[in-house]
Amino acid sequence: MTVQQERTDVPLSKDPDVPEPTGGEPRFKRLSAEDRAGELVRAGLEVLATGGITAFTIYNICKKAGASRGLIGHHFGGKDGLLAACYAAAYAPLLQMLQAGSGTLELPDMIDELFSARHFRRDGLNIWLALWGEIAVNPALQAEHLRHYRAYEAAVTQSITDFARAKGRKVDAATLATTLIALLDGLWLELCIAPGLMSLERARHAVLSLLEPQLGPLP
Amino acid sequence: MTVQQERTDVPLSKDPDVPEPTGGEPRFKRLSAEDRAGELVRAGLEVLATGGITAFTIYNICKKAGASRGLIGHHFGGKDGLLAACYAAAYAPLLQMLQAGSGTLELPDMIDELFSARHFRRDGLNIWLALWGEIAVNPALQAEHLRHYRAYEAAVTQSITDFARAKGRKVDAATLATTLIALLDGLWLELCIAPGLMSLERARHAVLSLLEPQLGPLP
DNA sequence: TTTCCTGTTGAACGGTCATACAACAACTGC
DNA sequence: GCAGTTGTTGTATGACCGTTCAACAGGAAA
Repeated sequence: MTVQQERTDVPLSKDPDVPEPTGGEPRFKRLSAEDRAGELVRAGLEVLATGGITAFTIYNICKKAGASRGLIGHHFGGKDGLLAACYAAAYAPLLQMLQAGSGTLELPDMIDELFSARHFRRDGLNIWLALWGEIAVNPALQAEHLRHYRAYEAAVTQSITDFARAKGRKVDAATLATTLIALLDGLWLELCIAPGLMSLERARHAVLSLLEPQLGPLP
Repeated sequence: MTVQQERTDVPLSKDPDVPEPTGGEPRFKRLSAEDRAGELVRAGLEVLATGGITAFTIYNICKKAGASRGLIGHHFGGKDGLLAACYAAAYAPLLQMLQAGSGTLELPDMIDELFSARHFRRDGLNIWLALWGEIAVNPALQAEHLRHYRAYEAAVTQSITDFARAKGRKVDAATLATTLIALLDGLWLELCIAPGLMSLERARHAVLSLLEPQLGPLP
């Protein structure tokens, strides 16, 4: 498999005749531990979106973050630590959106938000594809996933429950939530691996065709 | 899970004092090109199911296949060639099932088959997770995927069209097929990354809750 | 048996991988 | 300014990676 890798690798001048290249230019920017960790996570997610899990290497990530290769070990203890942090960072926007404000998100608003251009984007969703493949075979990551997944499912179930009650409908909200989540995942998948055949509008229509027979028209 | 193939691994004696270890024991089994290729694909799929795409290495696959590391290059031109072959091999049973017999599969039979223990199994589905992550970022594999996906979608659409006509229902079969496929993928995904929360029965129920409002009761 | 075709081997090679770590330097508080 | 803290660097290391290829050997045909 050909993974071409432009090694830039500007070699530090080892020649004692030229100890310092130029004047006072600082050689690197010093960040707080928090900021640097954030930068590395951001770079890690970018790498996952671009090249999948096989491109998730210390070399690629540090190059993208413009940092030295030792930093991942220093801030996350190793590659696995960074991957876990990237996973949490990928889940955060979804959970944050679902628990927006103080209480539960209204179901129609939730649908709108899920199919906003902010969430339904290929580059962002590629990250999930890369992570799913790893979760399936990595028990530690799977355990971490389950924690987040339960929160996700609970929030969706709550939105469905509230909506059904307001409309006077009786549904099995938990089952419907599971089904909705599965459908969403499948639609995201199609957008990523068969782009051109899936679109935001088609996906939204698919979701409504699942929900409306059980919940009535969604505004 | 298939029984691991114990490598006999009789190390070649490098000592010139002992040129031949024993009698006529052949050092390796000679297979036809076709058979050997099949063995390598089988081993490749097993590796994907067990360790995901990151475990899909020449070393792992040849060890699992009980073959020498040079064989993948010889039979497939390289790792990419084997991956493409594994992808085709993973899709084959699905397409074969959908085109069983001469014509189209009846929709209820298709559902039954999809949720048979033969297809709805975690180890087999892990292979898809590993492949999806790669398809999303590998244009060559994505093109190959689109060819198979169209055949898959066409077969499902045909089954839905036939069923709807027989029941005198009017549906957008193509859209429903896309939605059904997405839901199936999502259900498979949940089985792989959140096992214990998903089961064959729950998945089957989810699919029926999508189809029956539009197609009437499925026997 | 001998010949020959071809599937098979495994060492060699150049490269990338994750990690450890000692030296270094940017900033902070003094 | 000056020291101390601590984030940062890059080399070293050993393991693993994919690919190549010359030599080898199984097995069928002559």
